[in-house]
Amino acid sequence: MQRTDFSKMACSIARTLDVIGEPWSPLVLRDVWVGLNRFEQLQADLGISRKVLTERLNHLVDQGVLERRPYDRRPRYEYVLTAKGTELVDLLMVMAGWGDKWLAGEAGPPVLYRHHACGEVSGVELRCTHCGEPMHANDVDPLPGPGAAVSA
Amino acid sequence: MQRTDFSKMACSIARTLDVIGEPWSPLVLRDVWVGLNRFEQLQADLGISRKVLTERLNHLVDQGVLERRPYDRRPRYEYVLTAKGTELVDLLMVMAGWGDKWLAGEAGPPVLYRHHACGEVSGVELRCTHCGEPMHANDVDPLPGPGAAVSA
DNA sequence: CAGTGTCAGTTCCCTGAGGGAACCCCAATT
DNA sequence: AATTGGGGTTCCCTCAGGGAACTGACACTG
Repeated sequence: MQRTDFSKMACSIARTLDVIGEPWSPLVLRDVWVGLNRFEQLQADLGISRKVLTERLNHLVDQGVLERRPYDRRPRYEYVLTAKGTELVDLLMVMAGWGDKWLAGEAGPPVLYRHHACGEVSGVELRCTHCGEPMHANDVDPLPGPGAAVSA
Repeated sequence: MQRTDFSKMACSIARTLDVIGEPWSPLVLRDVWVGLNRFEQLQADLGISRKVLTERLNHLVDQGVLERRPYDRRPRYEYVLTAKGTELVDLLMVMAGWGDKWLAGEAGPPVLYRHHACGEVSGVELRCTHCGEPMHANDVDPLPGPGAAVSA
């Protein structure tokens, strides 16, 4: 956990950060997503401290984002995405899209994504679940919801 | 910057984390988005250390995500989203959506978003920019792109 | 025009998380 | 019995975050 605990805030962004907001966590998730499922693989690929990797994996398992399961009769384990974790990958795809657009520079995107449905290399776009039109920062008004803190 | 510099990695997720991956940064962005533009407002709303808030704001300005501009003849400044920063809000909306679904619990979402186009309270969904079909974790294959590191 | 207030930071010290390297445990292999 | 290899622990050290006090620039007040 970071120095300040975000999980109690009445904000889904803060709460989500409490799950994957710690340093390295999104990169661990990315690696697991693309098939690096084991401790040694993750450590080697990321260059992360083994101590921190242990902490992150435990936290992600505790949060139900990853599942830890044995793959051998020896004490060997691999980490796989749960349904909850798989939906977090949406976040990674949006991050990748933003980074591709604003940070990739001359060299172009380091990774491309081929969409199964159409077979094309493409990216993601945000649309309203209700009407299907694009939905971005300036297309919405935030309103207090049922879980909002009732302040005095 | 975090202990480890992610900006050199050949990964748009890592590079994006280098911009907004530090603790508090996404919450600062959220606040600026909803209209808390000044230092004192941000500090009071988040309860963040003033020192860290200063660091985060400077970093976000350096990265071109926020713009710092005077709003008085006195030395008073406010922070507003640039185009680059406004597109980052997509990320926040996806985070909020995930948090609403998986972490909000009985109380329900703390914040709702009304979509201007249809007038409904709704959420975001990821779709392929090419074909318009849904695009999630298991709908894509990652491929090396032009900016990929050429490893031996 | 001294005194007060406000905003926007700075500076200080203290704690605790991250980095890095060495070490440990267990089971299978030789 | 010794070796290997995955999956962690343990250790120490440094540096980032928390918290509170302090500063500086300008405007307003009596």
